[in-house]
Amino acid sequence: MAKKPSDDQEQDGGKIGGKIATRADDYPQWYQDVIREAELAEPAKVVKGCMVIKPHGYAIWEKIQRDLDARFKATGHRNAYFPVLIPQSFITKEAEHVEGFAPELAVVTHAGGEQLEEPYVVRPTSETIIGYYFGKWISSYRDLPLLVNQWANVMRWEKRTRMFLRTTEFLWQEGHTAHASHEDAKDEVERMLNVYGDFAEQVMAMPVIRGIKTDSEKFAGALTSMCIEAMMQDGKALQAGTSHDLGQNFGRAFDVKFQTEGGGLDYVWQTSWGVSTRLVGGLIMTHSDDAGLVLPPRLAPIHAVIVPIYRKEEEHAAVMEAAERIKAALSEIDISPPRSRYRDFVEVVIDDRPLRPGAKFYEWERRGVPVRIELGPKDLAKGQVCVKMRVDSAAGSGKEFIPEADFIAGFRARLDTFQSELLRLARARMHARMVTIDTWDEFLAAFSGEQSTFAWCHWDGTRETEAAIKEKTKATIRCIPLPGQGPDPEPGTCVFSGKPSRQRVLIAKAY
RNA sequence: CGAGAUGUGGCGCAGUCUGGUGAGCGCGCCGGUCUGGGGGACCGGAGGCCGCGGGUUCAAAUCCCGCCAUCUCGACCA
Repeated sequence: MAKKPSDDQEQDGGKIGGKIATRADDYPQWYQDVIREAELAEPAKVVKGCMVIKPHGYAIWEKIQRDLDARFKATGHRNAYFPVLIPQSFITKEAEHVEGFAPELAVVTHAGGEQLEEPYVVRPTSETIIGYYFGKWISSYRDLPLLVNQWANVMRWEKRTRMFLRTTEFLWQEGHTAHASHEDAKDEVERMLNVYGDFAEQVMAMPVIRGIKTDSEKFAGALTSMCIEAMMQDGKALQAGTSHDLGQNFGRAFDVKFQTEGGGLDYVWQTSWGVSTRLVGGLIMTHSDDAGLVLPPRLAPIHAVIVPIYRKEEEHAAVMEAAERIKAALSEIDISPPRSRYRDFVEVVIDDRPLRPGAKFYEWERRGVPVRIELGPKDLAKGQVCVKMRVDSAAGSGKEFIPEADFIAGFRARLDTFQSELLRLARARMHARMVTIDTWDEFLAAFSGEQSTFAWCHWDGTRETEAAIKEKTKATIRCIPLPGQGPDPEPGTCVFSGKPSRQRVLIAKAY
């Protein structure tokens, strides 16, 4: 209801495209703006709580998928696919599972113009139907371990949705495995957690804390859940991946028995683990800045954009010829990650649209292209290119002039440097904000209002204390850190109750 | 699901209180000329069932009722 229509426009003059709120002013708005302006996705207004993932956003997901899929294959898993509809009765077979998911199920009651005898639920996750099939496939210890993964969509009727972070329908992968012993299952849970952790850090350049969920935060139906937690720029935590030890819970519920080596009969030990399109949200909130999206090269659909600069038509022709030459040379460069099982090559776009160069600069920055090449007559004359990296300091300065041959020869190293620089910056941010807190007053101060941080605190281990902390501050115990992921275990007293504690846990507000 | 806000061209908004003048503005978009190393200027254009459905009225973007969606906050969650 601002009376001055020009107010907002003053701020960013005649900017092309929409505006992006600053992180300091309004972090949630900034997040929405980046998604819109980078053309990653938009809300599916015609379907409540769902989103349309646009090509640029989906391309990032495809890169995530490709790398993870290779990691799953490398650890012995194979892909399979199970139905999107699950008989309602399946969901109810595991007590905790049904309790956890019942409130958010979408149920199909009619099909083909008739009411169904038994309703189907749209899968919120597939433990139950996969458990059922595991029962049919497994009869002997020789059938174990059984290691499958599924790339799929799932649906959870969430009360409150946020683009990429929590939508009614989302894309993910869910690994499901069955083992002959609890030890084997536990190894699997930890193995896949490490796959996620390595992926987050090496590919997404997103540092994470690996840990174990408290009982009240664990997966519905699991014995224990492990997780990776990432810190967003506003100090809140994002659960970026989970890996669950399901024990024999689903084996019992679906009667998945096998003959042991010794001739006995036992229920299988199962695991499940997953990451989702939520990772894209994490990516945005880890690296992006007030100018828009920032992408690590390993996930960037486009690595470099060439903006031709010219005045006369002869110049245009010459510049375009050089641009094509550079594009061809760059496109040859293999930027596959070390030891990867897929090939990745540099993707280059030449932006020859009839716009002012400056307009193009802003646009490609918003989309998160790591490298910008400005190519004009002066550069051709000197055999050089003008390069600007998509770093946080951004706008105006930071242009390098490099001989063309050197630039091409050093391109892969340039991307690698950028990649590791993003990880370094994100790590620095996370560590700068991490605190150890020992008093309740300090704790309240750290989490007052919308504030959040990663706080290492002693906790007495009780559900009551956990609930009380959450009730009073909105902060939750994100995880009990694995060795090396937090402060070394030392006894202390609970930050809330003052009772004895064995080690510090990670507390933060969470997305 | 509770509270609040919002819904007008692709984006951002004004207009709504107090119903009636051709539904406007900035940016973007299309055509043209000059331009071109960080959001250029000028000229000429296109684009709207004013979220949806009812109602009141001679007349509704505007008033009333219902619904839907989005955003923020809360309870629940990847």
